[in-house]
Amino acid sequence: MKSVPSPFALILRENGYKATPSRLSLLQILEKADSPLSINHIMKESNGNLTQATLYRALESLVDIGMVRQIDIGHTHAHYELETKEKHHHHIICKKCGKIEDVDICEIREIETIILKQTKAFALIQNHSLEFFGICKTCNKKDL
Amino acid sequence: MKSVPSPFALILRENGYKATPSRLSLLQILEKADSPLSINHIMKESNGNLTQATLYRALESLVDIGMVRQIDIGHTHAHYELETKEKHHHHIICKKCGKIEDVDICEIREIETIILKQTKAFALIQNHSLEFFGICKTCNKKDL
DNA sequence: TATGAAACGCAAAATATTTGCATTTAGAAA
DNA sequence: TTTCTAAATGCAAATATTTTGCGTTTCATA
Repeated sequence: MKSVPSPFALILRENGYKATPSRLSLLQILEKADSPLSINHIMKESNGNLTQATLYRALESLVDIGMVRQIDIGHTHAHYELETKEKHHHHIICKKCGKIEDVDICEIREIETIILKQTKAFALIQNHSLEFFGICKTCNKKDL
Repeated sequence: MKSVPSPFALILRENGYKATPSRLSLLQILEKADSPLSINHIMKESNGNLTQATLYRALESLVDIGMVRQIDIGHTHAHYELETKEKHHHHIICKKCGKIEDVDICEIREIETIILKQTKAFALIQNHSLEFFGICKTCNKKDL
């Protein structure tokens, strides 16, 4: 009896990486999440299926092939999110409570074209980060 | 004989912070730099005028009042840059060699307006991060 | 020029990430 | 299926980054 390979497994192999339980488990965790996750959060979520070192290494490979996006939301540690081409988006983060909301508009691709026309030094743009920092309505009320 | 207070000192006091040698020295270092600096780089540049703890605390206060901008260029440590209203800009970073170039266009303010119209949860946007990652022409040639 | 809150220096703690190495495993090939 | 090997893992230790406690010093106000 043969199990059907997951789409994740296929993509990994296409990119020259093995479809290991660690990577698949990590991808599943990110898939379920509705906001970028920290290392700590992923570790807890994994119920012992992931070692710290393995997690860092798995993230490195997934970021490398663009399946996962590393995001800086202003803490001293990174957050990670599944990168799905259909749902490219950015974030708005509350500076007080940390609340995160997705920002679906992204007109950045057009800007990238302009940048490449202007720059003398760069050959191509592969990706970009764009996060907004502000105050959510709840925190804003508390302040008054 | 009274020395003329630097513009930096005035801004600091206006914002309720003391104009200490540490902060002024840090601001001078950032002022001279032509790209975002790491903690290590600032420490070296300071020739012993700054302690690690003091530097971190000084950066915290300067970021707080918007004189300095913290930037994530994809390493595991932050970089810092002077934030001057006249020259708001972003960056493009080469993933291979780390070269950084300024990106002067920024149409993000318009996007912020749209976001605030769309969001139900956020009251205001204070700032944003936007960095582009790609390959510079030098590195691109090496690859062929 | 005296005073108190803020900032500093030092050294240690806490947090985050990376690495070395022996062992295991995915997946290609036989 | 079994064999084989480069890739991946687990563990534990190293390194890197950031924060903190606390006694001392200093800025800025009166």
